[in-house]
Amino acid sequence: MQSVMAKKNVSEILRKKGISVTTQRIEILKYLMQTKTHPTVEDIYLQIHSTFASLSRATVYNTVMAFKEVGLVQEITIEKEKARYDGNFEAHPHFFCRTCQKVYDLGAEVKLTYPHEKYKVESEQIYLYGVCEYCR
Amino acid sequence: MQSVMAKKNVSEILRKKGISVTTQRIEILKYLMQTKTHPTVEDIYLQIHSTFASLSRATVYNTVMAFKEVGLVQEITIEKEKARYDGNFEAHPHFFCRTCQKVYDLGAEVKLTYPHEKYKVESEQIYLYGVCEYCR
DNA sequence: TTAAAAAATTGTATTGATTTTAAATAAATC
DNA sequence: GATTTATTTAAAATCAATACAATTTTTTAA
Repeated sequence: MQSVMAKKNVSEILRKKGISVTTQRIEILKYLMQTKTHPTVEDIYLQIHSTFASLSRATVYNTVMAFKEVGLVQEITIEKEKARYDGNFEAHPHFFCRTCQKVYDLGAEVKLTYPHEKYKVESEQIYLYGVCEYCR
Repeated sequence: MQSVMAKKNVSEILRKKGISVTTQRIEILKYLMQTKTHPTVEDIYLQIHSTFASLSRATVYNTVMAFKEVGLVQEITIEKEKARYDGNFEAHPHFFCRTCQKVYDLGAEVKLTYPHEKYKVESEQIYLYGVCEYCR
């Protein structure tokens, strides 16, 4: 059992989503699926660029945009400075620690109910702000 | 009974919050308290600049930041492109229409519950995305 | 396969929101 | 009212994000 997803499986995911399969996309998706740090574009770029020197930032921007459009990642705008990307596309709340600036996943214990007819809701984002357990 | 808040009342609010009272701050707070459009810094600047020509964008940035720190406005990061500001500081959900790009207030029909001990939650933002009743 | 067509990648230039700076002005304090 | 402190201003700088055009890679279809 291996913790990182095989290249073949990741390619298959891209193919099923109907977008072209490229080395860059495979590397970025592998990274996003395996990390829980909610990386920014710069984080993704620095990480993958370290072993894949030809990667450009523009590609990371294009790629996360493409992934977002086909539902492979969700964009987290919990901070106004820069967007973060979460490889877990299932709706779940996030917590931002104002001390360490980290973003944590929260689970099903946070519940949102909205019996709404006026608006057609397609997606949701729940952001909580405060201090995490390690920074208290 | 007047719909716009008197200068005197607005000054009093600033004084109570412990921040200096300036004409710029009075005008910006009056505008934020009376509008429901969730304006960006540019929106605020254009609106107030039209009758108060010396106002600069930097002041609007400084002011919304100061207001945020003392709890007079909340910052809405429902879009990654730019922050919006809401003069209603009470926690309430927002809806973003991907067609008209407007931000709507939602009320108590959206409920969030989080029995959390690990994190000290100080504030929350709930963002829903989709299509509003007028754009359907 | 292979060649043509379509799409993605790259580095650079550009945009646009926000921050910084330093001088001028206004507000708060004594 | 004079002095101290904070705010405002316009300009310059920063930084995330987008646009662009040339090149390379992937996909398509024979």
